[in-house]
Amino acid sequence: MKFRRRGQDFVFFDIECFSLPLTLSCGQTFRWSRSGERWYGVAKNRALSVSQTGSELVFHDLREADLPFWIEYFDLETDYTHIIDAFSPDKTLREACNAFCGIRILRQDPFETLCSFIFSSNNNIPRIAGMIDRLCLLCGERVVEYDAYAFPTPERLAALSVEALAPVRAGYRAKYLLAAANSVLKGETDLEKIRTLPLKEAHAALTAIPGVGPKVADCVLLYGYHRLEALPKDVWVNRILSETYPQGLPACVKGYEGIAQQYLFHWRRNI
DNA sequence: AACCAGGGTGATG
DNA sequence: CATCACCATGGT
Repeated sequence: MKFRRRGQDFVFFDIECFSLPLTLSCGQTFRWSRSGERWYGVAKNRALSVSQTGSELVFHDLREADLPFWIEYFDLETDYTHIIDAFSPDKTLREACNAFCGIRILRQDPFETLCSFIFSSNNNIPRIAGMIDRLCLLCGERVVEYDAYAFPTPERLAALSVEALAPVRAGYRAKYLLAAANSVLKGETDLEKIRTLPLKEAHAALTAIPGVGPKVADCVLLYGYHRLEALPKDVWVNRILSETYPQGLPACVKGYEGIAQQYLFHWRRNI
């Protein structure tokens, strides 16, 4: 990973297997918006403007102290070429990789990911993003020096009632959101401990949260904990599994089922 | 106007 | 355990 400073920007060169638009609009995160070539987003208590042209990825107007945070967030130190090479024995995966290998699995905050995917049930991406925007505006902390709001903490969320959440227009999901926030706040759910648990135990700990079923639990493991072996099974992935992989995914994806899932999901949807 | 959207829950066979 | 209505809301 090579980069250098250019004015107030940090520029990365020769990043393989990375597409900013694919990574930010593939449905793993809901907090980025595009304006021209630039994407604006928030993670934790930080905001960023980022763009990609040709082989250059540019973090704009960035304090150097925040650089490691965003390098980690965008998963720039993981070798995706290596992973994709391993997928190559499978014909379908080769096609899917060819089109969608620019998707990286972001390293997002577990609590934000949990809440975001509680919102995702029987829902579509634009509306999930709208709900999260309104939630952050309603009760998120203002991001210093930016016109942006952080994702609310469990404390701030748990202080609200279903009625108070009405402006978010989350529908029946509002009560699940509050139950999840309370579960974390009361210590019934230990989000840091889940990070260290074996996959099945972590999955069980997540599905114990109201509003969290198997699919949402796998999304939180993959997008919030970077557990690349987690395999969220939505309607599209189930379609591929029954059509192309009735015996399950091939052995070459072992350990990276979540990444294969991303490529196959978008490939199958774009048929 | 009816149907869909990267599901979960609770109640039934 | 498989299936099903229902859950709010917005977009088409």
